[in-house]
Amino acid sequence: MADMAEQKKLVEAITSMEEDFSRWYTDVVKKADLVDYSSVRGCMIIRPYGYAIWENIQRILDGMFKDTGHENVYMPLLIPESLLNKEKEHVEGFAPEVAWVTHGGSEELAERLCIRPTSETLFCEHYAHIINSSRDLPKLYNQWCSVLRWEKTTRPFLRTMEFLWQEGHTMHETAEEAVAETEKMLGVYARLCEDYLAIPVIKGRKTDKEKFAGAEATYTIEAMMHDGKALQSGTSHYFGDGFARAFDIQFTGRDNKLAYPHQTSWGLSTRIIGAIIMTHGDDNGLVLPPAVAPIQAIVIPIAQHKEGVLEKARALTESLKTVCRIKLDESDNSAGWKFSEYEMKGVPLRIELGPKDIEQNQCVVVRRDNRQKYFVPLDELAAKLPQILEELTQALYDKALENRQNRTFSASTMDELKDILAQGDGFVKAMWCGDLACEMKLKEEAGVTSRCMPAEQEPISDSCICCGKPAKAMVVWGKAY
RNA sequence: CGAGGCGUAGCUCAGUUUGGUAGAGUGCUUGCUUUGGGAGCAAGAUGCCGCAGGUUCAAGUCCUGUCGCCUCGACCA
Repeated sequence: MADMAEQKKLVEAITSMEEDFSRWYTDVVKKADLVDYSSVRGCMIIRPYGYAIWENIQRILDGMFKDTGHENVYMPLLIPESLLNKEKEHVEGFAPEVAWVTHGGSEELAERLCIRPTSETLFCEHYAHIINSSRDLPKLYNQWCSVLRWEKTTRPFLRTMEFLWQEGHTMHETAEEAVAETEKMLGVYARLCEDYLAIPVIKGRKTDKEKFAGAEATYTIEAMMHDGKALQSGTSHYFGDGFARAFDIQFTGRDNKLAYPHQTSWGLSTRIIGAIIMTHGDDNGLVLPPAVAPIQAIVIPIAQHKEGVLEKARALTESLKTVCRIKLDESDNSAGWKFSEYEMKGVPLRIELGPKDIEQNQCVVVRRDNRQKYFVPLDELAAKLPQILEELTQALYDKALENRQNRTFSASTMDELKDILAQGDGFVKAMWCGDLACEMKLKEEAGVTSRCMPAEQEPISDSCICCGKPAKAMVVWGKAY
């Protein structure tokens, strides 16, 4: 049982969420050894513990990509200016934040090269070479890489200039097929978030104002963070044949006529780690969903200098290696120090093994999320650990969902919407006519942007919350990271 | 890019108002005692005071410039 004195000590290391959510976030990111700042503004060093989380996400997601028939490729880092310029809306959207390579050694380049902010143009150039017939379709490519965007304000994971992600780029014979792919991959992202990361998401479509530069439609999964703000956690775009026309990608169809293929792209970045932190974390630090936790259980020997304790702990750890990702901390830090350390790092389970336990042939398992203690006989541990991990994942999901539900409201007038937001950040469902002007007005007057038009529409009224004209869709509004 | 704040030991910061020997806590190293919620004692090592100019007998401190970081806006995955 945790008493007040212990709680207090931990609060000294990490600013409480209540007091300052931004500082809490920065503290957690640093205390949990996820990142370090680098000498380049806006670029972060992802440390082993943080990178291990990304590797776990990669492994899960890459498996899902393979299961849905995708292949990995690698495209160049540099894009010639002329190539980037081929699709007008795309270049206009990205131009303000691209970095340029102008020199090779001491010589100025005849044509400057941009460092990829995203790789649509490179994939298109390649597809133009390799797609000739309907037999060449679909092309289902993905790449894991980093991209660079010259951001003005940055925060670890949430917005850095360089960030790691995957970008899928696919080409299809028909529009229907491409739309289905767009939705399928959004579903893959939603499954990653909900089943593995324990983050409930809302699937929906972006308004024209919020959609990707050059896309016909952008789909998104939106998650609510602990403080009520939204985080766009993955996007999937349907391009129609716009890029295909701009890049002259044509194929001979089954009817022996030339046609333009239909395209999609979809991406998920290290930002998702920010979502994990801000969805599950608490005042004692990080709380990791077991599926991506680098260490799922940490064994802490108690009074490890005593005869036999360390040996027993080593044997126990070794015997559970095939059950979960488990580690023994036999450093000479005090047991209390270790408790705090692994709590800050969000390790889902702690296994305490001391002289008293050894006498009774048992150990104490403590859950990170609620500190619940289980006294488990050693020979039942292998069966019990996966079960507790599963319960913990479910509890994380339920808690996150509860937070979202508690902070989600409906409004049918602007005053109502403003009153709700005055109480604190959250999602507000409201009807919208489809006009940009109304969207802008909500931003201006209430400080919220449209997060998405959920796939599951629940009409609140039939008129726009802003102008009163007939409504086209229910929109989830909120403040975003 | 606008407004504000901050750059001093690995980290967090005091010292700057009023110029005069470079400081604390924590961490690190060594030893002993401890160990079921961030242990105690002792000894030790650690500094281009962000960088560049200037004023001065003397600059961490004053002046000018510059770079970087943080927070809040605007912009964005």
